[in-house]
Amino acid sequence: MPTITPKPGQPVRGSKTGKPIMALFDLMGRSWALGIVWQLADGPLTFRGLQAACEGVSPTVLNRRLKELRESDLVERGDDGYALTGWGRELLGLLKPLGKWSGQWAKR
Amino acid sequence: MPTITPKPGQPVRGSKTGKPIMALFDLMGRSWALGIVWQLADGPLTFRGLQAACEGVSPTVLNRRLKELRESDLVERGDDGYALTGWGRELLGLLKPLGKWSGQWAKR
DNA sequence: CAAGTGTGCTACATAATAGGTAGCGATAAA
DNA sequence: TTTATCGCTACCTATTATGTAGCACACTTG
Repeated sequence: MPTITPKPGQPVRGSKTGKPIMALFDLMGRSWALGIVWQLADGPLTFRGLQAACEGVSPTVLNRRLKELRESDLVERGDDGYALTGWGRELLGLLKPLGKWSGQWAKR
Repeated sequence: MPTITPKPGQPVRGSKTGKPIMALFDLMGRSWALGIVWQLADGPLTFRGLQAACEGVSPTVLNRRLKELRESDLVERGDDGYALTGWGRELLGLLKPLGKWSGQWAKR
């Protein structure tokens, strides 16, 4: 199971250029990656708590995503479970406007 | 090939709640979806032009993504090829800060 | 007209990823 | 000792992505 975590500066699943934005898109363009970051907005969650928050995503996938997100320094594991790192919170800040916008878009 | 385009208000691949943000994350959390929107930033591209811009993504995938993005009113087809719609440009505007941020993140 | 070129795709086969279920080993409380 | 929760791992199946080939159409070019 060679699950590769996309890293800026080297080729990855979709991108051979290694451009940071492409590595980011590759990393976040996987099932539940965006959702996990989103669900951690209000503070740390345990593995099973996060699983519940993500509508019962399978532990297999959840664990894969968490591994990738940890290798990418977006998520870390603390005493209270999984939490966003500084980088993760920055990213979340950039994603938040999407929440509002998606509400408008949904009404189209 | 029952490829389902996630729509707000109804359950989709990852999300059973139908929350707009989850439908959006599902739609954009597929390979090359983010990249396609990104590459259309500077104007319309032909199918093959877009394929080249996305580092040779297979026509199979490109066509699936375009179909989904068109059904979601983010991309449309005009005389000059594929282009972002008004919604698409709005979304791109929200994504743009990620470009700058990813550069910083890459240096970590 | 014929031949070549570019375009938007579709078909098909294979590889990679996601999803679902069962359950293990550890920890802690009753 | 039982019971319960937690963080996972194993295993299998279903879905999605990737890669290559090539068709049908339109448009030049000679």
